[in-house]
Amino acid sequence: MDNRVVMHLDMNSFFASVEQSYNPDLKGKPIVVTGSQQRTVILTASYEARKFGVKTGMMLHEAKRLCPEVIMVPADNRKYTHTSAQIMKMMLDYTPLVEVFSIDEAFLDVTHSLSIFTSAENISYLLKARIKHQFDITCSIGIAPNKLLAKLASEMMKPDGLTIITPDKVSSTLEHMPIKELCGIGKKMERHLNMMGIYTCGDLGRCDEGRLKRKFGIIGSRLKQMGQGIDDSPVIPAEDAEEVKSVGHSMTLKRDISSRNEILRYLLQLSEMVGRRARRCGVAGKTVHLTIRYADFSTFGKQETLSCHVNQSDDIYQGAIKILDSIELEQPVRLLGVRITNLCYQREQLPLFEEERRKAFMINAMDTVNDRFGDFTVTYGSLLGNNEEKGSHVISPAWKPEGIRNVQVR
DNA sequence: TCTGGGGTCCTAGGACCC
DNA sequence: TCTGGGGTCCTAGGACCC
Repeated sequence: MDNRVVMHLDMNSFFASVEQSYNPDLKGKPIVVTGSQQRTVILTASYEARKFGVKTGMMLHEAKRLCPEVIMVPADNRKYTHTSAQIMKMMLDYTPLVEVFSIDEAFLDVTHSLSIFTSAENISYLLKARIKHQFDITCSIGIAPNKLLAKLASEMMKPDGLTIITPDKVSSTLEHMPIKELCGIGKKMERHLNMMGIYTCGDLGRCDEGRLKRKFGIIGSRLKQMGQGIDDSPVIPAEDAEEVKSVGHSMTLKRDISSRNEILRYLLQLSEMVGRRARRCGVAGKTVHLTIRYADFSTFGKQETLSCHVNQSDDIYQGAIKILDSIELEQPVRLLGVRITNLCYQREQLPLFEEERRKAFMINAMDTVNDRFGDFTVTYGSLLGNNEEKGSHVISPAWKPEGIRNVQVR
């Protein structure tokens, strides 16, 4: 398995780079891309802004303090999805095995492309040049025998890097590498491992497997392998990707609210967003989840499993109401989220009864309009007062170009 | 001007059934 | 007056990724 040659490509400060490429006035300047709402954080900072210490996740005033001349640009989903899709497509020129990992990251298994393109290094230069030429965006590329190491490698030089970890360099590269650099080891895991005296990948790879298993259970042996740079997971192209397991939306409200009626309006809107996406993808969920974040940022969720699968907005909404009514709100609400899970993939079928058929037809027509002209062009009457929220949800940096990937209608 | 949004996977306990 | 045991579904919450 480790005779593979895997590449990981990571677009450098993607959102900011796209904005700079669309608007030359922004080139070479410290810019940050933010959400369109007032209560937002920095989604991406250009490298010019990063020099001042401005980072993703930071609040706007903090960025202003660090870099007074910083330019704020509200996020524009369409630009990023459009650009991303084109770049991902470009990668298919070098191998059919392209796994879209997020809007700005992808894995490529180029093992069987080397006879045509000589080397992975060569493919990297070709891709870098094309992306730079066509979009004026730089990327960092890692080349290694597997995904874990390729991802690690691409992080090692930014921006515009190219890092190659050949099989004979794996152990020397990992020896002093902090464990947190491994994809899958976050803050908490790092802390636990540190308490066991494990700081580097070298430490982790040498650790007694039994000890890791006793502490972490089933993932203990996986951790040891990660420390050794072992990873057999294949690069999975979109057409082989697993079916999506949940569909949800959440939003931080413009201000904290307590009124049940106001909450209901947001829940209807969220249910409509979830339902529409689910219907478009031909999925329906049996379980509805409601997420609530209070003013003090404490967050909890409650779920309810229904007697059948639903994807009509009103059914999702009713589920959310039922959950809401089982909760005693303790504080004003800051964020609301609605999600469906327990999904099944539906084949389109005509409802049996005339009444149902009419309803289905109307919903279908509504979806068509919304798909073409954007969210909430046509929607329920009670949402009309919510216009300030129209189209306000910000795309996540982890967005996948196909939206829900690989929906197979059976 | 306090702190975004969309996901996956794992654990642990309880209900319920055979 | 009895305390097994496996399997599945459900709920809640946490860690992690982008």
